[in-house]
Amino acid sequence: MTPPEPRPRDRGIPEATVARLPVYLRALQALDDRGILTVSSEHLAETTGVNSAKLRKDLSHLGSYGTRGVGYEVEYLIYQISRELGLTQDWSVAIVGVGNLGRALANYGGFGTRGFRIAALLDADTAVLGDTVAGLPVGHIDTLEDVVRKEKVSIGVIATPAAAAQEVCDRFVEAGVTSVLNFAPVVLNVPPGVDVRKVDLSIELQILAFHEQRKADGYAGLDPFGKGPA
Amino acid sequence: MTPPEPRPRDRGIPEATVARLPVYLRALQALDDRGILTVSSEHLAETTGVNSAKLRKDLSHLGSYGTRGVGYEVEYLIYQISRELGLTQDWSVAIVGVGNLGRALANYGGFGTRGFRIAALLDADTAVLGDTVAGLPVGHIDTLEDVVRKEKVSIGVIATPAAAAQEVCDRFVEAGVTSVLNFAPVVLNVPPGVDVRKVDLSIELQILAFHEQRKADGYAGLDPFGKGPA
DNA sequence: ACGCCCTTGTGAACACGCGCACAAAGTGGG
DNA sequence: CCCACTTTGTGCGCGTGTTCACAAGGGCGT
Ligand SMILES: NC(=O)c1ccc[n+]([C@@H]2O[C@H](COP(=O)([O-])OP(=O)(O)OC[C@H]3O[C@@H](n4cnc5c(N)ncnc54)[C@H](O)[C@@H]3O)[C@@H](O)[C@H]2O)c1
Ligand SMILES: NC(=O)c1ccc[n+]([C@@H]2O[C@H](COP(=O)([O-])OP(=O)(O)OC[C@H]3O[C@@H](n4cnc5c(N)ncnc54)[C@H](O)[C@@H]3O)[C@@H](O)[C@H]2O)c1
Repeated sequence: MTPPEPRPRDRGIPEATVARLPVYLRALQALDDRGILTVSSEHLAETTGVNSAKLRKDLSHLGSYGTRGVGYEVEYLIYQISRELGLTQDWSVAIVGVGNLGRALANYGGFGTRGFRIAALLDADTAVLGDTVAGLPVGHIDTLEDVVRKEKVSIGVIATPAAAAQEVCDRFVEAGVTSVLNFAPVVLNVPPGVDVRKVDLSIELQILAFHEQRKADGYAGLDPFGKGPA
Repeated sequence: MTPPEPRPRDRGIPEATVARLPVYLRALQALDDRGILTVSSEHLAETTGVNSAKLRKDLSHLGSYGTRGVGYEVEYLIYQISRELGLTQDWSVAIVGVGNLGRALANYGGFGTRGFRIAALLDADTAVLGDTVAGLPVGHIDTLEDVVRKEKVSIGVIATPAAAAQEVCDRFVEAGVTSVLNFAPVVLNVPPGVDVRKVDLSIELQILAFHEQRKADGYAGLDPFGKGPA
């Protein structure tokens, strides 16, 4: 009936659950776009590739928003997950390093759709300064502190070469940024209270290679073309 | 009764360990470049941001390659990890979807350095067909099966819009590819035996947003040194 | 109003990974 | 040759996460 008041929920949401909420959210939005009003844990679990009991337990951490015998109300669940993830507010993001990857990120439309606003693009190379990428001018790295303060940047994205990443990270942290997304292949050192997540393509490929090798090792039967590594 | 252990050599390396081996490898190569011959678990652990006992346990899965009282021989460890990960052989990679991200990936130098060779770039858009990106011509998606066979592609990279990802994936699998790296924000459905790893920028940002919101939510003052996740 | 059937929410067992702490092993100095 | 010191390798307890299985809750048809 009347939507319950957003109460202070149990803050102890398991990390593993947090990592899955965005996946559920995406699936729910697809359902919503198709005009579907309710969904069962079984169905949602199937489309997101998780176990249905796990899904229910995940959702139970936000409180109980399902109806037995029916399922979950899609719109309401979208709202609850969004609120839990902090997507009901806008987050400013600054990208440092406007090379191959930085440009791709800047041009990526999916950013803004979910409350993430690219506040600034910064680089050290004078050759790219002043360029306009995705409608934003590329600023100088020395303005990082100003930008963070003025634009209230809360998430810093590092897309510089590895050698520069730690220094850029330090400047982010010094300027008050407490969340960093790092694409450079280095382990960043940060003080407690700062979250770093890394996206490392090279590691992903190496993990795939490991499993690929194992499949090939004495299990050639699964290999219709007998093609091993090149 | 007797567990399926046909192999004398224990191939049961924990997934969590596999995911860290590339990190160790990178640190070791940096040490090697500086001419350092041996390293202790303590030191290597510190530079890779893991617990030293965990590091030792990880390495113990490849056999015992350390010397008590001294540490590990850098070069030998590099070789052992490389071999375990399957990096002593070359792997052919095909990238489908040559847009913002696909171009960035193709232009990324770090690919080739570790035994990954970009064998082909494929796209469906006639506007980009024939373009040369990073020295490679962009081929038509319909040649996927031919390319996979001829180039012995074992890893498929999907950088198309979400709507096309499943279809591209199916074609990869049908052609015999058993390892897929997916950048599109969808859950891919694959038969058993096929490994899929996903890189999802949007999810990473949402996880950061969650923690950022929690930091802001009232607990800012209770925790002077921010014992939160780091 | 009643009972059937569907779906949720969760207790409990299990699997996995982490990190402490320590014995064993090896080094180097005296 | 012995002893003090360093560092590895690992047994073990702990915490987290996953899955099964099922009782309780709720809608809906009759
Ligand atoms: N391109 C990819 O697909 C890809 C894939 C995986 C990882 N990466 C990693 O992402 C990072 C960026 O890759 P890229 O291909 O875009 O490299 P790139 O060389 O094209 O771009 C790097 C940019 O960072 C700028 N830069 C350098 N030092 C800087 C500093 N101190 N402050 C600010 N800006 C600085 C450079 O001017 C350049 O514009 C690298 O660390 C790379 O290893 C890239
Ligand atoms: N650009 C980014 O930084 C970024 C970040 C996160 C996720 N992603 C995801 O990566 C994917 C690619 O992003 P992008 O920015 O490069 O998009 P893009 O639109 O620039 O490029 C997509 C390319 O795929 C091609 N394509 C479309 N359908 C195809 C098909 N059926 N077969 C083969 N090729 C096809 C298009 O012609 C285009 O060249 C998207 O799913 C996006 O959500 C991108």
